[in-house]
Amino acid sequence: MGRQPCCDKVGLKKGPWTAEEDKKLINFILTNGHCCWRALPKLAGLLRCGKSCRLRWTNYLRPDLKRGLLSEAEEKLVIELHSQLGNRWSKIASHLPGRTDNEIKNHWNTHIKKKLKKMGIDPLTHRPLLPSANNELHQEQQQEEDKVVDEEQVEEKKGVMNTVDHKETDAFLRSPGFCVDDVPMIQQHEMLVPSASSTSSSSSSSSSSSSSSMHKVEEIQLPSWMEWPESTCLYGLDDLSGWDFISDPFSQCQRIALDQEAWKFELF
DNA sequence: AAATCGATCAACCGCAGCAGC
DNA sequence: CGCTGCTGCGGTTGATCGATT
Repeated sequence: MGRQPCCDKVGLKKGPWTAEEDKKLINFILTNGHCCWRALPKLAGLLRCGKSCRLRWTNYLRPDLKRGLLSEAEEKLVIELHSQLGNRWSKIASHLPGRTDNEIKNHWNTHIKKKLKKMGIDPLTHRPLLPSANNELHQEQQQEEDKVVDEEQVEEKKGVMNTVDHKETDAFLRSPGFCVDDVPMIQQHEMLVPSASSTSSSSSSSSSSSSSSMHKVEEIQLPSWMEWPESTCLYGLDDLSGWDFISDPFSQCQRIALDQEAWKFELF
């Protein structure tokens, strides 16, 4: 036996809400609260199903809602939370006061997804997209190709990055994990991070930290639950802050920023 | 000015989880 | 324990609007 529909759909209105309906719903909820969504439309004099009323209230009419686009900080938080929680929009929304799951879901699908793809990141896995994922090369061929790094691109990268250690950078750029579409893959031993005394500093202070305070990433104590990845993805430079951050699995614990100028990392 | 296209986002739908009986 | 009803969640749709041709 199938379940009954949430409401008797005959004679009920669907589609966009009118200002009049909004007014009725707001007035009713502000005076009576929403004890039972199923009964609410009748009591409020609305020809809508309870589900529709609930959605309208939670996604649009609630007085504590923030309107407008997500800020840069909110967007970053959404990306970070998504890497941990996946498509659990309500959980993600609970970390962003005044934002709804629907709003975040929409923003993810229309803005963030594109942004990440542009950066060479798979929005589903938060890992780098394979540069030739769509062609039909055999995996072995692909691996072989990955080893061959375009000399021009290497030179370009070298020009952009004023490295602390050119030998290391060279090794990095030529490493098998290096992804040609601006998504460098680096190994743990290739990372430099500030020593413990400077890890709590803000990103602004980091740029002034000297290279002598840097150390190899393997010296970091990771939480027991966290596994170090085989390779880690750095993704595109943030236009506003000038800082980059590493995706999964670091985001589960701490982000590591890349200062392109000095080619060093900072935990924050 | 009209037609077309793509982006956006409010709203809908179906399902799962939970509580009460 | 199983059934039923309610709520909330996540995926999807479709109306609308602005940009482009």
